[in-house]
Amino acid sequence: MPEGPELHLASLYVNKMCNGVVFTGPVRKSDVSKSPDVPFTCEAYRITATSRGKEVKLTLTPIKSDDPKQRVKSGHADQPMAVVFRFGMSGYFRFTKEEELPKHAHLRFYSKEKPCRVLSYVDARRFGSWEPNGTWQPERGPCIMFEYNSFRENVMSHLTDRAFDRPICEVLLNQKYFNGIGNYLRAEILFRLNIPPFVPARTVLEGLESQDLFDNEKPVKNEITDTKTKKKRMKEETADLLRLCHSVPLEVVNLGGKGYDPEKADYSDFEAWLQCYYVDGMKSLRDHNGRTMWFKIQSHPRQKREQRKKMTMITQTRKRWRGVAQ
DNA sequence: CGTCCACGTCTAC
DNA sequence: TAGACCTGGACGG
Repeated sequence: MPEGPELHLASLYVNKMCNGVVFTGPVRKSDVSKSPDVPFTCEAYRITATSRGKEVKLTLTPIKSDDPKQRVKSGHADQPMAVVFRFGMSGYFRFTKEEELPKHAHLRFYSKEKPCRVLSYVDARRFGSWEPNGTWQPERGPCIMFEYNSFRENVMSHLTDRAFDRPICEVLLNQKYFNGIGNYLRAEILFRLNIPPFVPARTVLEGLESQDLFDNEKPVKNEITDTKTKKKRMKEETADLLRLCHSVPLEVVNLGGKGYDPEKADYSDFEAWLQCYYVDGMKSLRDHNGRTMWFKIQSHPRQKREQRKKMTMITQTRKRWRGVAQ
């Protein structure tokens, strides 16, 4: 399941399925997992989830009883505990009946119902991990989806970092700056802007603004009349790599379903959404870390001229329509 | 049967 | 900057 959108969808899944559910007893780990035991036991607790980039945090919250006879048993938690997960290549959550536990359910939370149900962390390849009493990994940058302004600021204020010497396609996987971007997202984002994947990142990024001047979520305060500024804004609107690092993942979240998960039946919406990654006719190369980079071949100069003609026509049509509107 | 490939980190030479 | 860490699906012989 696992780039930023899938981690966030996982947190939505947990909150939806576990809403109103009371969990009980110890948290149980499979023998084969190398991740640590989760030393949490409680008569009655709830589970909620949040996500940040490529991490999900579960919060286990004991339910306080009003009954004075109900004392907290010795060894039983009375304080909340956070467990932070990374999903590796194959992690996800599932909430099932006990007899329907998925294969590779490596960490399990049991509900108090009879018969009980189980929230499982499932991970066939076991590249994922969890950390009890965990915090967001400090080396990871702000979330591309839900901490957009600080994500943007963090990139633009560190462009002198040697990390940005690398090709843009590799830097997009650097979680210190792009927490939540993974292999399919980098392909889709660069494809949308027609950015050649192996140009140095700094070249692509320098010149962008630290603040997003065209943040769709904020209403425009003063109508811009200056043509130069207007042009600049148009360009930013259509060609800002950092904004697409935010909005393209959100498109996947808004698709619903489970994002990237070829095993599932509802994978088809996601597959239809992909424009480049694994798409017929696209080219792929190994990047310097051995990961497959999907991209579109640069057009020949003649085709480029045709494209430019088309774009000019589109722009002129837009202008004409705007003229009509005003 | 075998080989290759997969949404990602980690740590060790 | 290789590998190591894993399972399993697709596809070839």
